Amino acid sequence: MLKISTKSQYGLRALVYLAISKEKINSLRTISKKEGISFDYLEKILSRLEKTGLVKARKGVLGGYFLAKHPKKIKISEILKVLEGDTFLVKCIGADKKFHCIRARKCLAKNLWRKIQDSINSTLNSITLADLIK
Amino acid sequence: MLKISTKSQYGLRALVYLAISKEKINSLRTISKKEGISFDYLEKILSRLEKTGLVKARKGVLGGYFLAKHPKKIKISEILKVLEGDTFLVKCIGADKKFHCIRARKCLAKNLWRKIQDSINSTLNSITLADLIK
DNA sequence: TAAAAGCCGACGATATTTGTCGGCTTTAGT
DNA sequence: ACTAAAGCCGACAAATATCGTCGGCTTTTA
Ligand code: FES
Ligand code: FES
Repeated sequence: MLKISTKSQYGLRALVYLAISKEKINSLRTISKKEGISFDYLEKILSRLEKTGLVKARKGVLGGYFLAKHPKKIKISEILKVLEGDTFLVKCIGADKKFHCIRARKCLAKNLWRKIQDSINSTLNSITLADLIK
Repeated sequence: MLKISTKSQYGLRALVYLAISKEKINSLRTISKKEGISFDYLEKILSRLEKTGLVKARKGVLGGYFLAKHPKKIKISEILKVLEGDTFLVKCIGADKKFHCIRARKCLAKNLWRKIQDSINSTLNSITLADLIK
């Protein structure tokens, strides 16, 4: 249905929150409350962003999350790649080696999907987190 | 997951098939066989394309489907709109009057979704079925 | 040592997508 | 007129993906 999952929407909002926050560090509880996002769900999301190095976490009391790099250095494409998985519009043009479409040779539809994919990618690569907050 | 449904993929392939076919009219059975798409499923898809005026149908023996207009006159955006429904990346920027996001006023994420949406839309509006088959 | 925070894996609910089925109507050819 | 081939239609079933919850663990500071 060509839609962005709420996971990505939540993830992006959390990152924006961290980016504009006056605090050095923000706890999951704070973010989830302020943004109105399920605590447990957001935890999974931030945990994933942490594993891939977009945010860092500190455990214990007074712990929380903070951006791993300056917002200028965080491209939207990175974020979405982490949250949406290897995000290709259709399998036929995906990078999955195990999948090879038998129709690919003479398929005219494929070219369309690739064009759309390229258009999306170039948009995603040209925008950073910093671009959103000014 | 930002993916194109197989419904749209099938629909587009069927339209391409009709566009490049030497026959004036092609039956559902023929298309489904040649394209390797479930007969019953494709029926629903073509039926929907028929209702919205992209293809026309003739009933009875020797019946089938054919394009309602010249491929040059069929924009990809039209096709996808029919098949994917009112396709907005996220609810917050959708046209649904009943939905109004309480965060919209000061939400920075929204601007991103809109940019991506615009980029996709302009691509979809600039390509016609005819562009795919040459 | 207790409380606050993050970490992790399993699970369940819900929604969407994908597909199937049966019976109906229309049409061309015999 | 009859029949077979085709499209039309609505209900339903299966498969998959998304969304969210839960319980117990570890780490850290006061
Ligand atoms: S159907 Fe796979 S490349 Fe077109
Ligand atoms: S969350 Fe609805 S506009 Fe951003």
